[in-house]
Amino acid sequence: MEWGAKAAAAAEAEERGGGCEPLGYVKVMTDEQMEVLRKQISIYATICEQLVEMHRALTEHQDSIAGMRFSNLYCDPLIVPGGHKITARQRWQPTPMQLQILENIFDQGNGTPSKQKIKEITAELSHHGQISETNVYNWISEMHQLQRDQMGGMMYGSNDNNMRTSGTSGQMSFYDNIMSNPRIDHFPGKVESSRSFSHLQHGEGFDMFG
Amino acid sequence: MEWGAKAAAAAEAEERGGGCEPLGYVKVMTDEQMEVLRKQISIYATICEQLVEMHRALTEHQDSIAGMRFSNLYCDPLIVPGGHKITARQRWQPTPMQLQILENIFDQGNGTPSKQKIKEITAELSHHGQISETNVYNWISEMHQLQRDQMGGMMYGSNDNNMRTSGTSGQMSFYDNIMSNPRIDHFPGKVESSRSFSHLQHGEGFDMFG
DNA sequence: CAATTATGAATGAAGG
DNA sequence: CCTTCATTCATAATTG
Repeated sequence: MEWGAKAAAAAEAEERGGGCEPLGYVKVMTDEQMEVLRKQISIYATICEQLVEMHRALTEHQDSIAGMRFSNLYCDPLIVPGGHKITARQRWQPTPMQLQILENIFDQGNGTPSKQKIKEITAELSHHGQISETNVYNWISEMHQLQRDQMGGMMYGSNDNNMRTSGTSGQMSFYDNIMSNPRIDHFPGKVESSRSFSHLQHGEGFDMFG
Repeated sequence: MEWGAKAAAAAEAEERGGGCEPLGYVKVMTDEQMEVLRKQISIYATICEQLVEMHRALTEHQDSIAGMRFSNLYCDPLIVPGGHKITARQRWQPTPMQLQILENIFDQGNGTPSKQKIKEITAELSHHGQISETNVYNWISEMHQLQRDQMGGMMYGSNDNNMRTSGTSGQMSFYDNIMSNPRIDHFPGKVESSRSFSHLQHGEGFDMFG
């Protein structure tokens, strides 16, 4: 089940629930409270920025960062000096010719090719367009996966929950992950209000100003 | 589908459809908006915490830190408002701290640790989150494999496309990524961070502090 | 153009 | 160890 669905459902229920009565379910904040909130957030923002600066200063001389793994963040060094613009990562796309060949290879069975085999295939396909061994590997893997999934679907009828349908079901971006696992228990320093948020960990609502 | 979108949409719909009294004097937030806010604040809190931890680690052994692999954060079982448990993710995810420690160990060379060594490492890492000896073993094995794959000259087809290789190529500091990509700048007016809220960035929607 | 789908890529785990 | 599987992430492609 996804987050949004539940939220939406709740909202709907509330809406149907009746007229203006739902006012009881609405949180109200005064301007002062809003201001307090804003300041608190600003504090966090400032801390983040300062830490960034500190870290930058610390690591300035280290020009070799051996192996950053960013699964969720773009790490393309394609940031334009001036505007911090991020150009889209280019994804490989099989040309029709490559696709044809790949399908032929796949249809011959023989499971997943060995590394050496992949090298050969890649060399062959590179005559028909940009391609890398990784692409070949991924494509074939994916085909096998699809095949498996389809088999499963056939066995269980059209109840193919396991298909690669709605890919958004379990997705959590970088920050979604952080959000789902907020650990602010031992935050050092004195952000005057970390206490104010501590109860949020227990999912008991947002009674900040209560 | 990201939960944020639905939540916001639901909130909007509710506002329009509800037709309740204006309430012009105070700010009104729906539960959904409140939830968004709550989580966004948690984001900052968590980011701050992690930055602090990272900074601490950096200053402790300033010389031996090769970099920061920032993969997904470990995701605890979610408790959804209402009491249900979202099925816990069964796959282990290293926390940033764990990753850093693991990387330190790996960068020290020494090949694959003995079983006893792994036990120790696991014990150490368990202070930073859920982990098992198998996880440690797998991770280190995987790193060696990555290293081998890189040696084999696998990729370099077109600038990206790695098969199980971590990009040693793009030199970009950890914070450059955090700061430039998720765009947690301009905090003053709105709080926004990840893609999840991208729709909110285009005006309307959740103009919380407008 | 926002929401959805399709699919390339990444990666933890299992098997041999 | 190395290979393969299975799941998840991220983005392009598409659709409405």
